[in-house]
Amino acid sequence: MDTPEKTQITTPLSKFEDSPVFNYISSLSPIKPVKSINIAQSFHSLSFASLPSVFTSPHVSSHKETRFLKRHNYSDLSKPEFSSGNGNDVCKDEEVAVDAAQLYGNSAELQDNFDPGMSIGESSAEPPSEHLKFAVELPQTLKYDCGSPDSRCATQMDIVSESADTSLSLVPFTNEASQKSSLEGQVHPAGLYRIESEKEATGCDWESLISDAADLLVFNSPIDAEGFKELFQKSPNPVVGFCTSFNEVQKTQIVNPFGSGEQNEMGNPSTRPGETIELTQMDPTLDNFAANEDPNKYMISNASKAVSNLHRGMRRRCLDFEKVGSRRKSIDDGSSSSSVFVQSDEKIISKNAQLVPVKPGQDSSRCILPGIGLHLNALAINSKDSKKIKHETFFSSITLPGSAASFHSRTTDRELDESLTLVSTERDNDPNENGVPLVEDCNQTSPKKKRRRLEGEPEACKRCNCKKSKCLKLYCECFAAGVYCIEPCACQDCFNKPIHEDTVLATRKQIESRNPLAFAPKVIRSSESAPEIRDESIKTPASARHKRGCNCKKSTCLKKYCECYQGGVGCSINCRCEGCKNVFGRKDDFPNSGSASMEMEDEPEDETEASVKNGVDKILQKTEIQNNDEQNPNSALPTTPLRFYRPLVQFSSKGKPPRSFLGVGSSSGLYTGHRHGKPNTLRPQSKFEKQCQNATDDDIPEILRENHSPSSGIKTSSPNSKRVSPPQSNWGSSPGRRSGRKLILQSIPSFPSLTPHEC
DNA sequence: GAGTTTGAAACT
DNA sequence: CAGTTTCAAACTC
Repeated sequence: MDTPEKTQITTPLSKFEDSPVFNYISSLSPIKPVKSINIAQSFHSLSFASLPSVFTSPHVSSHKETRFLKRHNYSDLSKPEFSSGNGNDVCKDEEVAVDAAQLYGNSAELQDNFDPGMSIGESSAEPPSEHLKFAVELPQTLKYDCGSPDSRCATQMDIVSESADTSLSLVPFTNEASQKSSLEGQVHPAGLYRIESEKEATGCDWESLISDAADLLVFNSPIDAEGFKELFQKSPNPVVGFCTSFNEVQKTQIVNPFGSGEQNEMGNPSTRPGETIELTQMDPTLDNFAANEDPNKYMISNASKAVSNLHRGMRRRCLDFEKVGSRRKSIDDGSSSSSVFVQSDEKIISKNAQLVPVKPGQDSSRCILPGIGLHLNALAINSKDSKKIKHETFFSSITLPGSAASFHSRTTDRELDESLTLVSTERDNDPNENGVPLVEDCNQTSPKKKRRRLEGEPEACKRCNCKKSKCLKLYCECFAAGVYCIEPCACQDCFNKPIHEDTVLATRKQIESRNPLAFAPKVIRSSESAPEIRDESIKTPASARHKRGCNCKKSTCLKKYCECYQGGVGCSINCRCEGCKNVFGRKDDFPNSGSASMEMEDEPEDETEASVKNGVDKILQKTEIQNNDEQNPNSALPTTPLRFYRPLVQFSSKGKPPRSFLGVGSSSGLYTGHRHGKPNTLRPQSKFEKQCQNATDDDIPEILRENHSPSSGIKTSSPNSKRVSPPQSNWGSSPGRRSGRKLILQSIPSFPSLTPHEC
């Protein structure tokens, strides 16, 4: 119900019970919530447990979401009931009221208490679909419910996802609400971002509120909280007093802070109560609620006032509403899509298909769908810098009506927690790379921009121009990056979209079967590599190398045709390039690349390096960013379904990996193809290396491990086979090396994972 | 913006 | 595994 869907879902119920708020509520009510304990718990969990979850992305898990949605609906129903004034009836019966408050989920009681005429009662009793009705009937309440930062998005999302019918019904209301409330509602696209950002911002509030048992209610303003407290204090029996007061308030106005407080206590903090609370908070007249005869009007007026006066609460609402209403579909799609990827639930997929427009013609739609959960673009943006993301989202929201904004925002929320910190720091380094540009990039449709992106920007926002591959081959950058194609892509007959998730996944699997590392980052580098690069001025640390190496013949590894150069890394033994002049490091220079030296064609070199240095620095920076992205899959990369986020692996040891170290790694042939045939005379794996490997096997990602075969360890003088060797024996068996390479590998985002993923 | 170049990916 | 083809990005004009 409440926004904190994810958190709620994730957080154990026990936590709620343990929470001071819960205890407090329990103590307050003489009546023990025996009836629907389960429901009550669910609510509690939803309301409180999730505080942290607020930040979490809605995508958390489709299953959970679905469950949550159901619960959520109940809570919503209950909330509306309260707000709608049914609560009055409920309040009449104190016990009932209490139960109802506690047990929003218990529809039976609610029905009894509620006026039969009221749709609310029915809705409450009825399944989610009916809830929808309820929502329709109680648009206002819904709106306000959205008010809670967490609950808003989540509830809306949930509602929408649960039943299209309901969502449809809801939409108009939301729209109305938004319209009535203020222009801000219109802002939505941006609003989504804001919402999330606000969530974060509010998150603090929530946390503080939650933490403060005394302030059981989620009142943002201390005044409200105090008033609420007073209500409790008034009656010897806090519960009763609360109910009575609540009744009054409800009669006067649904917005009643108290109700919100109750809900909070009950465990539905964020949902309706939260909204109402915000309004009240926003509106100085809150105290006057009772005076208001027409609750609805009052609410509306308050809302408008709040909007004008207090943008925050309104904004959220508006945003939420807009999301719900105008964007409901998109949201659903997005949510579903995300869930789809995560769970790869067929049902969800079907939903997505329905929801998502097949053809990306619509910018917003496209972005939204893919973006929501899966796409790197979104992820990348998000991951880059939470702050930046926020700003961007906000900004984008303002400037960009596109759904993309909303989409991004969601992604950001989800991943912020996980990846933001790491990524943000790295990306911050490069101003150009920062999120703002990224956002723009995403919006950008022209190929030019795309190029720009490729040049400097991280891969997060890939744009392809595929015409024949249907974006289902590695030719497609988007597909190769594990992200869905988005609007900016100029691809034709694109199948790399959430709608075609099944196809995408199947294709991926197929490709992976051929080459397990196909979706692994091409450039592997250690976190520390960047500094090294700078130190050396040009050459990249040995630790950072292209996994397979390049095969350049004419570009001399000085153009982006060269993947090594493009990745900002030096060529390595793995490279079969001819006339390598890679400014980031020539194959010859590669440490421990005795074979390399043998192989290499030597080149003159210094001149190139010197000449290029200046330009290189920028490239290096960019590359660093990219590499970082790659390293931190969590942060930016993976969007497609298969991808899962690996925990970022960083070198425990700060020390740069020694070049020799690198050399070892490189030679090891992690990337080397299967070609075992040519043993590298120079570099057979030393026992030492093997030992190292064994020591670090644990750290190495499975994918890498797979590739890593003992045989592979030897880098052949022959050019690297492009095709990565299929997974071979496990690392354990094979000798491992503890080289930085290993670490690097870990950092590499695993691709194919079944877990969910990000535009 | 169109055409060329390039090298990876895919295919045989 | 090598050779060839396909493909799309990178590049040039």
